[in-house]
Amino acid sequence: MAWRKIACSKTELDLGVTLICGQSFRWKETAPGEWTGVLKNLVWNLKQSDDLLFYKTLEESPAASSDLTQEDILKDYFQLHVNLSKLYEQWSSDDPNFKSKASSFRGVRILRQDPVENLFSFICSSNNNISRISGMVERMCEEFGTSLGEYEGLHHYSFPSIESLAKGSVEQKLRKLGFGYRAKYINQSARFIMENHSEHWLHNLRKLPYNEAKSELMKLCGVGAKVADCVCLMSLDKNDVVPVDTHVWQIAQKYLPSLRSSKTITPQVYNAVGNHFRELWGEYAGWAHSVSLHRIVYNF
DNA sequence: TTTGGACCTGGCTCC
DNA sequence: CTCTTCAGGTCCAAT
Repeated sequence: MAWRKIACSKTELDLGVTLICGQSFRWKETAPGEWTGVLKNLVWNLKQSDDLLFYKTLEESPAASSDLTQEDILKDYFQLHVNLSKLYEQWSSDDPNFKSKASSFRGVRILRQDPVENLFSFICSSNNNISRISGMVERMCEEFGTSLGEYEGLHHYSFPSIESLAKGSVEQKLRKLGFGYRAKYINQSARFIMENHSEHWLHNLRKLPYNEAKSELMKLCGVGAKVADCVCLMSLDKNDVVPVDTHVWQIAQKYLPSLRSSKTITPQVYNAVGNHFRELWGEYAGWAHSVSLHRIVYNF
């Protein structure tokens, strides 16, 4: 199948960084400058030039998303309606630190992910590293997802349904797949959602205000403030949320001397740090956070 | 309300 | 090659 294209400048979207920086764990660079992954139950191939985003899929017509064209799916996933250059200008003008240290890393966007994939992937992220998380998520899809076919020698699977993760045998299977103590969190959270809500409940959290959505998420086992915030930001449309991880915490201490007395991230401290950056960066604070964090984690 | 430990695993550094 | 430490946290028990 031939490549199709969408107009999109590299300053608005840096594919490589955006796909690999630890938001989604399912994209792989299968050739130089070319990424393969699963989105809306389709296998996608993506690449870009300075002003075009190229895409093709394994299947022509998506059964599970027939109401959307493939172009619509990508525009939604990358949130291309958001003018990133304009936001960089705003963050640079409001925050000298962003301007001097982060503003040159162009095209880092927040993906609009599926809440189910987002939640269960990030339950895996606690006290863990990106490389291992990626392997775990891949094995989870292989074990509990459905096959989407083979593409250039690689098999691809859908992200498992909540129902399939709620079954009795899941914890033990995940343990064998190397999930450690997170195996229980995944199974218990899935079971809690199926027993108290429904498969679609997570999607509906998009309609709730931030605080309510977060508080609902934190009722799940293995979901604390940080994971809940990641889900709010990356799949529930709460663009101003800044998840406070160890990196953000380190940075925050430099600029908020009043917080230095705390040895650990207490709920109060967590909120103070999150609020600080939310006020500093504004409506899309979570996006600015991802730009800054990328720079920190990869030590550029 | 706050604090310190334990928790699975595998990649990493340093012997 | 073995050992220690640690990685984008969370839960639990004891203050």
